[in-house]
Amino acid sequence: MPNDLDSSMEQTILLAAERLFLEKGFAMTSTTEIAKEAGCNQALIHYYFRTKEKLFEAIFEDKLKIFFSDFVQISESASTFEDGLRRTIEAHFDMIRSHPRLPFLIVNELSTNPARIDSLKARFLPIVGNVYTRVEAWLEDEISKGTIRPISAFDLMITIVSLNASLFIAAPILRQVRGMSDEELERFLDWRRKEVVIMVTRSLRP
Amino acid sequence: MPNDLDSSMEQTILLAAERLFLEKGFAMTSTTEIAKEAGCNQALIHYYFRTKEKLFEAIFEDKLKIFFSDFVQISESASTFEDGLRRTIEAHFDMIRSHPRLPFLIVNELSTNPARIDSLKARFLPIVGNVYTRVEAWLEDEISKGTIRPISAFDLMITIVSLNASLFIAAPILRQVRGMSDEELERFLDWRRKEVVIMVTRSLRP
DNA sequence: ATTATCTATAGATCTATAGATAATGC
DNA sequence: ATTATCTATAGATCTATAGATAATGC
Repeated sequence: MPNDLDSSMEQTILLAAERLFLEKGFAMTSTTEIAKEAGCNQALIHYYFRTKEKLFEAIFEDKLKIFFSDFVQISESASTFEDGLRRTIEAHFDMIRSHPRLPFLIVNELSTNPARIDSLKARFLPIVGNVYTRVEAWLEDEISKGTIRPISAFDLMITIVSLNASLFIAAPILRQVRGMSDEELERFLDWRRKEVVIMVTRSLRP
Repeated sequence: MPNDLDSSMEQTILLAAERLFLEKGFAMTSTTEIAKEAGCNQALIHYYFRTKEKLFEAIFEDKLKIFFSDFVQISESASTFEDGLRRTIEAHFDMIRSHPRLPFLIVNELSTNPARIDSLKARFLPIVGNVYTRVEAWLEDEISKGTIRPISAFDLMITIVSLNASLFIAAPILRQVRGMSDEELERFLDWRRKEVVIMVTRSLRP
């Protein structure tokens, strides 16, 4: 079969693999399944990516890049601290919302395969470190002005990521337990988006 | 080999399986590996538990029971609301701390195998529902007294579980990224235990 | 006799590779 | 000619079962 315009088979395989890895994780997804999803035979996957591991890494790194790069967009252009905080939390929330299975994938793969952490550390620490120091400076400034209580950048970031990420990790479970429809789930997510902002903002008041 | 006093082979298999399932999840653990860990041959696992799935379920349900039963111990005996809230959060935190891989296991297995959610729903909804209504009554009382701002029991519980659980899910990653020693990690957990209480308490002020 | 444990193996994957065939770009 | 795709299969698991042997409780 010829190259289908811009969507080559290689790309189709990547997309199929992405969908399946995000849904079920690395171990539970077979190359046979990916091939079926992509509409080719199983050997072709190895032709393009050599091993299942390499295919996974290509996707995983790409997704992690998205995860972190979006996080960098902190609104330092904000008028007040609370406005900047709100926009930071909302930007992070929205980023996860557009990749709702990403937190699950990250947690799952870094937990079951700790060896991956080290290889990613080198690549991503500079990016995360940059965000970190910017948040730190931002907070120190506000703390010295007395706008907020003393808190470390590390604590604040852990709190925001925890609240946002675990919501999406738990969403499918909550949805099924409470018998929500798709729209009800969306409304619930909208609600939590506001609630997290309120909570974090209040928790920082002096 | 005879029954080793009270520690039968069946029990040894359960413990070995528990350790491995918690460490690597269902899919990444083989019965061969469990047998090696337990010090028996692989067939014996099926003699006792018939299938890998049934072995897993035995452990999973047991662990979930621990997770929820410990959560019920809410300190309604507390003098003030803030004291009760603090003790509730700390009890939940300590419960996870004594089973640090449990959040990962729950998230991992309910995410990769959504069919399990339904079977567990029936069994655990009564327990969770009970906690829920008690928290609800407790909050309503305080809200009407004006001690705290209006908030739903659902939101508060999601917040507490999110902050506590995701800390332990992320702990191995944070540890490795920041190059913490065991003691440093413990001190960090102690710190977060206090920080979560502070944050949630402040976020509820009227 | 019954129960626990072992050896051996069937049958079902699953990953990866070798080698054949079809399509594409000169 | 080169690149993409396919068929076929090796080799390594892995789960589950059958059937033999050892231990235990009467």
